[in-house]
Amino acid sequence: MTDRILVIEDDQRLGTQIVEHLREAGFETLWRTAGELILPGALPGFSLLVLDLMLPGKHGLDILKHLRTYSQVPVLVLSARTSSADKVRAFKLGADDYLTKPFWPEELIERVRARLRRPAMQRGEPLRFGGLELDLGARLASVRGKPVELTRVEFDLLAALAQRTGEAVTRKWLADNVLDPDKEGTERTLDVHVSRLRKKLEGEELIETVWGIGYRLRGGSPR
Amino acid sequence: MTDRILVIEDDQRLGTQIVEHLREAGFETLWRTAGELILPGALPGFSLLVLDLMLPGKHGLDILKHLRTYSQVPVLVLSARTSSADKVRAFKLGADDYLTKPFWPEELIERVRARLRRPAMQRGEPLRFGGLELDLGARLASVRGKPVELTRVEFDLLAALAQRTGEAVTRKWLADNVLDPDKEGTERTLDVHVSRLRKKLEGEELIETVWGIGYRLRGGSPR
DNA sequence: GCGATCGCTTAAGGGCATCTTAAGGAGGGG
DNA sequence: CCCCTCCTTAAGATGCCCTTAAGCGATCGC
Repeated sequence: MTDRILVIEDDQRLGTQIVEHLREAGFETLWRTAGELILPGALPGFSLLVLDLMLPGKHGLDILKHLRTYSQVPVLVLSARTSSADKVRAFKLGADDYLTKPFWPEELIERVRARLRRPAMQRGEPLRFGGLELDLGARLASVRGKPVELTRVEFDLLAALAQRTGEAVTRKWLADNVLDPDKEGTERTLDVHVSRLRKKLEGEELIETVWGIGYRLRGGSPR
Repeated sequence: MTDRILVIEDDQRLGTQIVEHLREAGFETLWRTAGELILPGALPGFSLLVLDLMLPGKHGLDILKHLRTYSQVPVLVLSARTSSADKVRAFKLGADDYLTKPFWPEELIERVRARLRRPAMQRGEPLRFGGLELDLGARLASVRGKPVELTRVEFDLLAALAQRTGEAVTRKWLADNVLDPDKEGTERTLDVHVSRLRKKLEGEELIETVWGIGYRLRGGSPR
């Protein structure tokens, strides 16, 4: 199972660069530009967080501090501040590593790898949506505590929606990314999988139809 | 339980300083000036190794490389070399962190702390999964107390799954990491090993098939 | 309200991933 | 040089589940 990494970086250029390198290195990467997007419900599923503290100063550290009240996810801090005091402050707030800008992408990758090499923390926390629990690493799902057997496509489909909670995902995107992209007539196939998925998640009306667009997963709840 | 830290540093001034700060921070510290002193028998008992690569160049990296053949102890590397290539090389050889000289002792302390915050790793204790007991160090396995003879590949395969308990591990990853990575048609080979492994672990249905993905070891002691 | 479009459900068929068994061959120890 | 262990390869059997098709139901534009 590939590790999922969340990158919080408001600089477009740097963000693009980081994400590109991480993907090249084989990591599944999600890039957000605002620290506010680190919500309790959004973090589960990620193995590591790359957090740029930005320049405004305290802002980034506040995010980190708050984050540590509800999550133990490993955090690699990026910052332009090179002073010892700044680093110490970040570490004391729970940072796992601290990299000063500018840096070489190769070093970032290796530091991420070094952090993930340790098996104990490798697994992201399971995602939760109402009565649904989704463990991306184990590829296991359960509804209200009861395990639910999902096929490969069913799981991938659910995971794809789960990673873009509240967002309407187009049929085309799902067909291209979850199903075999080579196939043509995958439109109807998708219906079938969604149908079966809904039946298996009986009782939980999580997958909403967005008419003429695709589907949307009802928002996750912060455990 | 205070953590014990081994420091390899040949510079007297710097060594004194490091040890002083570590002790001040509450760590039990042992200081050696020669890397040769990192013997397989000496390492157990230490939670972390601070390793100065010194200037002579390759010497320190060789120590690290050799070390990794028999120990998984976390290693924080100190070095005067600041280039990206040097850092990447160290990480690839298994370093967990890399600090360039000169540095502030506070940062070293915090990096050591950040590293030790994470759950203590396997300290030689055997892993347990249901009736299976797996000693990675001794390469011994037993089922319900009875020793089971595993071949090299079988043990590595089981160990690979065990170190990622509960996680769905892809066939490709297993083929690349457990079997000879150069080979091409290793897909079928994997089946055979899994099959034999299951037979030897008779009674314990530990290795689950994740259809279309790979395999998963049923969780015994998760995270 | 009506037709057209889009989505849902059920059922059936077959492709293909996986399992098992058997035999070939490489490497190490005696 | 022979034997033994064990990794690999091959081939056939098994059955999972992806896809396709077809009819019904829902929704939208007018």
